[in-house]
Amino acid sequence: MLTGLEEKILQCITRYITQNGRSPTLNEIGQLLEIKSKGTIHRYVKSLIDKGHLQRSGRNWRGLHLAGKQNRRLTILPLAGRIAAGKPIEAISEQYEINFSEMLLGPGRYVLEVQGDSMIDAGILDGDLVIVRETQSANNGDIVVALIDNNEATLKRLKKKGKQVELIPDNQSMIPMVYSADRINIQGVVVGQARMY
Amino acid sequence: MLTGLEEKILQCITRYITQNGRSPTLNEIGQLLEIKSKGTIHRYVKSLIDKGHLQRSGRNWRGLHLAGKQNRRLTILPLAGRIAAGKPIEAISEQYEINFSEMLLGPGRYVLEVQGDSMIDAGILDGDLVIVRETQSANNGDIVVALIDNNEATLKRLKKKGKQVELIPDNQSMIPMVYSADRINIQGVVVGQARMY
DNA sequence: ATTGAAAGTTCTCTTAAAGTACTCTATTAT
DNA sequence: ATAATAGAGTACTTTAAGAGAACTTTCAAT
Repeated sequence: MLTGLEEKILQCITRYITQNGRSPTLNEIGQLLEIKSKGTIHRYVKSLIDKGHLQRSGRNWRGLHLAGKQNRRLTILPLAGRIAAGKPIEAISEQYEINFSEMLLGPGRYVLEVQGDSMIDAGILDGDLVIVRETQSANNGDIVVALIDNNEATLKRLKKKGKQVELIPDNQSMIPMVYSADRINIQGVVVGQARMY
Repeated sequence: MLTGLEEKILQCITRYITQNGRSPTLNEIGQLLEIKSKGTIHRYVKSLIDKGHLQRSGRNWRGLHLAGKQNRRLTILPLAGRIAAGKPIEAISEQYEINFSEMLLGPGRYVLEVQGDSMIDAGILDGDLVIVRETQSANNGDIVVALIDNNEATLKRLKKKGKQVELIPDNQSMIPMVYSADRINIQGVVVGQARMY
């Protein structure tokens, strides 16, 4: 059972880590909570460690991390809720979080900037970034980076048809292209898409 | 656990290698980070090697390269080039990188899951995630999280018109809604959008 | 092969900041 | 009254970071 201050400090640290990617110093915690004495902070940080909510890695500065449940990684952001784009509904304040590292980390990930509109119906616009996982194999329906005749790369939705391969643009005004399977090399599949404003 | 300088040096080396295709010298790192003593640089490069983030091939000059430990804060991915979604063009192999932490980190960031299709023309689909930066002020044209009458939240494009505020859906089949400015509270602006497959 | 400049390595010295361990005090609930 | 909670503050230890000197190794021009 945590006391009021312990609770506040733990929340403060959690928040700091998710926002800044590293743990705060005692003084920084003190500033955020408007407590002047780092001795006081230390006492409660220590009791949080004793109670198993925090861990300190060695004697490093900023070496605190959350223990137990989930040690959140840096690519985690709070998921505040769902928001209607259709008609207005309330933005819930759920306590969930969303982990971007699944998308971003992992072997053979790289990013491509998309040019053109051929995937516009899939919500991939000109200038968007797609995160690609390198692989030779892909399934029907995947959005893939395909190499045609070993010299042209394109981003399309994949459909295998026996010895033929269909590359389908997600754009009503464009038509699918069909190639014999040996002309197409899959370079990777799209595992994510991102856009920055 | 990396210290601040270790982190900076590792980032610096990563960036240098992706841009120049070879590793920097200690002095070059020092110049980039404005540190005068190569002894200091060396100390931290060595500790990065000890911690497994870097490797040195033999005793060659510029012999550093990145090693394993992909589970470190890797919000940076290589930008492999541009790919045409329209008509096939070659995927360039530029050496560049894209930093997601700009979008993901920073004060007051949170994520909303989008429901509905009202922003579909902006490439924000049902189920997509939007990264929101908390703020009360927004500019015309920004996509904002707006609170209507303090009880309904919605995601729309903003247009201020004197004492009125127009919330514009990016969907041809929907019409803008106009409110008096005092009924609308801006909660944040969309700084990014992401989708995972 | 020699040689000098650039790169890397190993030290020591210094300072600022962070963490730790206390003591003393005030408030509050049982 | 007593114990738990919360805060200020002081003294001390440890770590991070930087400067720089002295040395060895690598590389390329001669």
